[in-house]
Amino acid sequence: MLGLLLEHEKPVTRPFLAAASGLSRPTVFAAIQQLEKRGLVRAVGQQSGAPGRSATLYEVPEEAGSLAAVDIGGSNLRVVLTDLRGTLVAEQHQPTARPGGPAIVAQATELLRSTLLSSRLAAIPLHTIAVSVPGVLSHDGRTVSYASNIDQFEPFDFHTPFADAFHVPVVLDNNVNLAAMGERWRGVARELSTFAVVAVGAGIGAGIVHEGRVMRGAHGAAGEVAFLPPFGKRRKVDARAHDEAGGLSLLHDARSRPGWAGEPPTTVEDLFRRAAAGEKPAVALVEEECARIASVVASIGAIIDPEAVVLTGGVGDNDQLIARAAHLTEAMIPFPPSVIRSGLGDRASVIGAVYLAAQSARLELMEGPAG
Amino acid sequence: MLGLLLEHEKPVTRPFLAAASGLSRPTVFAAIQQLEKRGLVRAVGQQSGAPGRSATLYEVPEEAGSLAAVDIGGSNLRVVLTDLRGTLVAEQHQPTARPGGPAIVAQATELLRSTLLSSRLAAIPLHTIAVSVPGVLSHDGRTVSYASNIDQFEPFDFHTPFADAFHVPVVLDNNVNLAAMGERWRGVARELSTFAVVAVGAGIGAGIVHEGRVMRGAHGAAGEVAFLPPFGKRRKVDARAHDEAGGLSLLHDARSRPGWAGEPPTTVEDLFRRAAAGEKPAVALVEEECARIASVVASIGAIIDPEAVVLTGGVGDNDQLIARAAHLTEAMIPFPPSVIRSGLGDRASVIGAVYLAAQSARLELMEGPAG
DNA sequence: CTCCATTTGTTAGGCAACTTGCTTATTGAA
DNA sequence: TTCAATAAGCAAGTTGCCTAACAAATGGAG
Repeated sequence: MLGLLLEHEKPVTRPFLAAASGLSRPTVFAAIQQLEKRGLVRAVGQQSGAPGRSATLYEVPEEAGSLAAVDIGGSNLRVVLTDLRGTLVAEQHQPTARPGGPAIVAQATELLRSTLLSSRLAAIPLHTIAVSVPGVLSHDGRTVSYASNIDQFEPFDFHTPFADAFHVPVVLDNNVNLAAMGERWRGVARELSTFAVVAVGAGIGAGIVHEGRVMRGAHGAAGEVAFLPPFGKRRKVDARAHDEAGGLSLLHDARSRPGWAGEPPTTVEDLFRRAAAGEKPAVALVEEECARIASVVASIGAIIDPEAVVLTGGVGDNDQLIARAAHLTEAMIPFPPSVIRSGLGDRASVIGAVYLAAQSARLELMEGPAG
Repeated sequence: MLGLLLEHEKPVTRPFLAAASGLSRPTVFAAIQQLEKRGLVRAVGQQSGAPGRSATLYEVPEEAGSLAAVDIGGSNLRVVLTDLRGTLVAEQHQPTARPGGPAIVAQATELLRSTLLSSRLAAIPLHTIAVSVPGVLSHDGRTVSYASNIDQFEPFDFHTPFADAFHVPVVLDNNVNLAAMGERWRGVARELSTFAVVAVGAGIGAGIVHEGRVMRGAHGAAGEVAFLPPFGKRRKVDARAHDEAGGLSLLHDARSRPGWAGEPPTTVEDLFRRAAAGEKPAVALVEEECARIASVVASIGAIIDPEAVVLTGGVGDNDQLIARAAHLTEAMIPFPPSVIRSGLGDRASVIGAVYLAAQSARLELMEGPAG
């Protein structure tokens, strides 16, 4: 019942909920009464137009509680505040000031606090915080290892600082996994149950969803496509890196090559522009990158056979590259997935974190009467 | 309730069932009464030893119904008959006489009929038939395509012949997927929730299980590891082939190489024996095959990160090869799965089919009262 | 403006599935 | 032989849902 109410943007009527849930009207009416008593639901008007008595409209009001999502990326911190339904109320982002787990977490809690205070949600109880972290989560869901793109090389507890600062439930998950959940919730993977998000930036990493469930793997290393055989040893990789400025190693490669007309490119956009203009080293570099990406996509295709692969990240979020990589993939396997561009771009991970927070909050709220 | 009874080899008491199901004793007692009325459960004695009144033991009797599993392999047909619990009652196998779908299915129904008649289950109602088929299943679960290792190149309906001959529910699934389910149920993957079975025979194919669910993919092509980039175009592959005599292309490769001391090897065993003895072409060929397998295992590892990879098939079911492939895999990815040998060998697919039949029958039986 | 088909809102009663709590029947061991 | 322990069976009570019936409101037809 509560679940159905949370899923709908617009207010809904009780008869509608009865039809949608398969329960009888008396049952639904009783449930709504309970929820109203708990402050989780409120009548917000009448539905009119159709013949017959007009039905009362209900929704989960903003005052019922708020959710926070934090994305700790390699170069940007993002904070999103929403109501319990996941409807955006406030959003802020800023560059990460200093690297290293402790400093970044302090910066993140500070940004979250200030965003919260300056929003209209300040007086409303914060229900859950979801944090998108760059690295492999330990089994207890609190400690993060291999967070190399924030220069945090020791395992570090990202959970406690948030829990201590806000005294609410805190849930963590990996950057790329959350990007996948985000694309599934509000992005281009809305209709898909099995797909992969491949983030190409400083390194390359994939978040894979199988029948609606994120694949994690025995060591939390599912989707570590940087280690796929053909290219596994070729370059120093930052596993799962999802650097938003992105493309660092690609630009590094660029600098070490001869034949540029003038300066080597300093941004990914510049590189692609010069490739489109036919500048030889740019064309070669882009073609190599496309081949590498196509090889990863083909490998995922041969093993998972997903409905689609979503490309994103500083390098991956480029139409030219996506089209070329898709074309190369089609030549490699007989049942290629469709290769599509991210619908959420840089914000996929925070949006995924909002979804995670909403799910987590929902589970707790459903414990109570008339869940 | 019925589920719990079917899962236990030995008879169990009602208080035990109450504890295991979390229900109260009166509820369990009533359910057992219902099931006894339907003939699905029978009292078979008393439990004694402990202080206190002795409890009545119950089990699902053989007369409650039987299950049939058929494995249509490239070189062997296998039939297994069991009771509703999946306990083996009769097993037969014979070489496939003529290739091609129609002939093989006729041979299979005939073998099933004769096995059934000569077993003590002849008078007991057959409940479900599960068929393991070599190829990709269509979406309706009845028609099989790409069954190249039984020389069936057109899509062919494997469902109707069995349904018409026995007038009971028929369920189909792919060879390798069922091998994975078999290993999970009664083989080496009993404790695992995410793992892969890699069958190396005429071709190479994988059955992948993620959190207990078989991965199928958007085109039913999940696990088609023959198409993985480094080797995808190297050899003519029979997708998903799980040839029990196995290793055809490996032996073909052998024949086309120079330097053999005498005749080239004609069996996989011979090849491995001669490699162990240090014969140059054999050593080189085995090493190449191990590298190819390691590359597949590493790719699966990098994408899925399974707890283990089970090797099987005519070529894969060899300790020497498994050890070498495992070693090579460890050098390729930093979080290698354990590589283990099949626990069921050739019989994995039939055993998996028994499991499928048991699951399917269980679902139907649970529809009735006191499921 | 009135009536009416239609749909919402509410109340009453009932049923299925499961409980708890109690009594009775056995059983092994002191 | 008696007793603690456990199983078996019975009698309410609880929960979560349902159907059935009716009262209240509404837009449109006449």
